[in-house]
Amino acid sequence: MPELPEVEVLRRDLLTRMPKPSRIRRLQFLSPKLRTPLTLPKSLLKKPIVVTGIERRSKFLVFRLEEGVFVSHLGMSGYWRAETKRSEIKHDHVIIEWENGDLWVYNDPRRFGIFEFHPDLSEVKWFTQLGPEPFSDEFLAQPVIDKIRGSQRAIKSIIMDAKVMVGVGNIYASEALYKAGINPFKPGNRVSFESLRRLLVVIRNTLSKAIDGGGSSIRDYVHASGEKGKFQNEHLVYGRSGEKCTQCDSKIQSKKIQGRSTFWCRKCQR
DNA sequence: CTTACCGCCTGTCGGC
DNA sequence: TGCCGACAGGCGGTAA
Repeated sequence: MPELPEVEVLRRDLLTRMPKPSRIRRLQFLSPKLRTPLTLPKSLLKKPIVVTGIERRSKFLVFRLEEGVFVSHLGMSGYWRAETKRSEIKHDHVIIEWENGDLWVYNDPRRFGIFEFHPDLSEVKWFTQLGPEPFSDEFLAQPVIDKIRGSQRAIKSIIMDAKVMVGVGNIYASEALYKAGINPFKPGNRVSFESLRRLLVVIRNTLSKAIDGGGSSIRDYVHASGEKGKFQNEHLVYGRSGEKCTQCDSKIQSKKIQGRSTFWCRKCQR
């Protein structure tokens, strides 16, 4: 469900809600597994778990602990809910019970999400092959451009490939390509250097604006308060097939690229 | 090596 | 009304 902006908005939201002191009294797993098994080492059960921070890598949330980390992912349909009194909702899977009684509940109907403990970040296999973060300096550097220009795949598939860059999912890929004026089907090796340069800046700006707008709530995504994001109202092409392009008279097209719905304007994107 | 497709899951929606 | 297929913010494994 969520792409980088939605995870980042959630991360900031959770950080402001984290009780001080940040000690977990009890951690409950209500299902045997999400995408991967929900298990904890016995050593973790003996004393309160102390959370020292919440970070984001790619579309993953990283809960820093005094000893180790929790690595969490929302998959397609996951959300975190902050509450003071337990409300049982179908598909609740993980409950973090803080020492002050606050509850953080992870709910995920499709169970594509992840909640794992790792003694050390370095051994998290999800992170080993990731490309640069859109807000890092490396994002605009030559290696990213070389990777894109060295591929014959559709440019949309390339920017959604976490080995090339992280954070861009199906919504923001269409949005950024539209704003950059690049046809999503165009092979990476046929996009000009100048266009690519512009595209990278557009991706960064699009993600940044989406964070400012509280992310995009298409169906499932909500903040920890249950509140929806607002950025779906700013979508120029995603979910708008048949509607008029904002810059010309033609209608927004929709077609699949690698099984994912793709939206574009055939006049404005070449 | 690169690339497209499949599977993992549940819920919802549109067509018949 | 109900049934059935298509589809949904992700991601890795696999097979060609």
